[in-house]
Amino acid sequence: MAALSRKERERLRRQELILDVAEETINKHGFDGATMDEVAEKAEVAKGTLYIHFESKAHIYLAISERGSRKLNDQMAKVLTKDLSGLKMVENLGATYLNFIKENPQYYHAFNYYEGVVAETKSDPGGIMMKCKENAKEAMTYIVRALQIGMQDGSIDYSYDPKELGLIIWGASKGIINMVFLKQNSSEFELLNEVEFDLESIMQNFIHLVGTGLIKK
Amino acid sequence: MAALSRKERERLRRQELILDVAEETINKHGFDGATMDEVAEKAEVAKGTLYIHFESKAHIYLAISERGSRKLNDQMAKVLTKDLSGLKMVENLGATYLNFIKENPQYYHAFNYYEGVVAETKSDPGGIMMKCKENAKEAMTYIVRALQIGMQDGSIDYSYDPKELGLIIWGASKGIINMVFLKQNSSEFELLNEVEFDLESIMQNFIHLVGTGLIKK
DNA sequence: TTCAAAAAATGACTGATAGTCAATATGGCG
DNA sequence: CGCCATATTGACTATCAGTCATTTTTTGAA
Repeated sequence: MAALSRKERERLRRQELILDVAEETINKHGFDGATMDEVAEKAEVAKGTLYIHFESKAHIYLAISERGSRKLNDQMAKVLTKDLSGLKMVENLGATYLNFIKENPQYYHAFNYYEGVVAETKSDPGGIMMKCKENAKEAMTYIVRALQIGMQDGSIDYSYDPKELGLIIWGASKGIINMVFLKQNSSEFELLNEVEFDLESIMQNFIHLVGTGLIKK
Repeated sequence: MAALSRKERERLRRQELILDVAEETINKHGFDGATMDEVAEKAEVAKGTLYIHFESKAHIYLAISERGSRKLNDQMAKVLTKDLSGLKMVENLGATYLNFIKENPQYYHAFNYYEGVVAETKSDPGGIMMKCKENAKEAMTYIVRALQIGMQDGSIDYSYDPKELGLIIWGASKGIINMVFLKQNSSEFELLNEVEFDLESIMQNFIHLVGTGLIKK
């Protein structure tokens, strides 16, 4: 890949700076509560400069989602290089996602924002929506590959279609994690108020459930 | 329950009318694209009247979410009265949810909106947030009750904690459905572009998966 | 080194829209 | 019938995303 000119590097550096500041501001105030005036002030640029580098406020948030999904994918890729059974790989990928959003709740929210707007977005200046889609696709590819490895090494039932199973496992994991996040981040939102749930143990039970099944033995 | 005065009935009727119009407008344009000016015009009231009946635009959307979750709960309650095994009840509840959001995509979006704001909402004028929470709790109660029935009639493994299992089943179902909705409603968002997924068959596979397990027999 | 063109940056300004409020209209009760 | 409470109105305000004419900076050729 040809080296970028100094000017191009400067431009990208400026964009990363703006994203850093925007990420902090949105993490602190929420997307609606964060203003472009505040982002500009903290980035020490004029507000018009934000629009030189990004199409819109929404575009900035999608760029944040993209960088989060890229970081997540990097961590998921590492799991695939480990010497593990397919089943263990799938478990590890789930744990990787869980740890990632625990450590980076700002990306969790940005992912949700992306999912909320992706269906209704018609145009895609700068291709940021396309990059987000590619990152989502790549994450799914890691899941499917781990399932295929498991089907080959005998740790996973190969009567399932790996792609469909991948969608089920990935979707189910995200749904459960989302539900527990709702519970934890809403002091009054006690779905089942007698028992304190730990997400780790819930995911363990989910893994156990899909591993061995629900029907009584 | 004491009969409401005619004035009180009139007030509630006016509120339902506004919600009907707001629901249509938001369904057509999305939450951000729908304006209070348009809602007022279509409801044939002045804009100030909307704020007599509702705290804010967000409050209206939460009221829409509440009415959707109330309708869903009514349908879920009916499942619990059927003469079915616990396992079949759980399957039926899942199918009920799936059919409900297929027929009422506007409520699907309203539920997502509610989930997105519930964690950061501090005050709750009119108690609409509380009502939404109660409805969510009630839905969970139906799931847990069906699981308990299944554990009693032998159709479900009783080594699981029914409340935790309820969270897993409900969260997983919503996550999978969400993922398939993303796929279907985004013409370019082809997660796995070779295979066309049908949500019905995916849910069937999910049910089969949690029923019999993933580990190779 | 200078100059012209391109690129980047600026921040006052515009437009859109949620939400407000003083004035008016309507309803209910004594 | 009159007074008070309640409901309604729609012009107006406040906020904030996004724009744009102008200025500054950077780049490259002569």
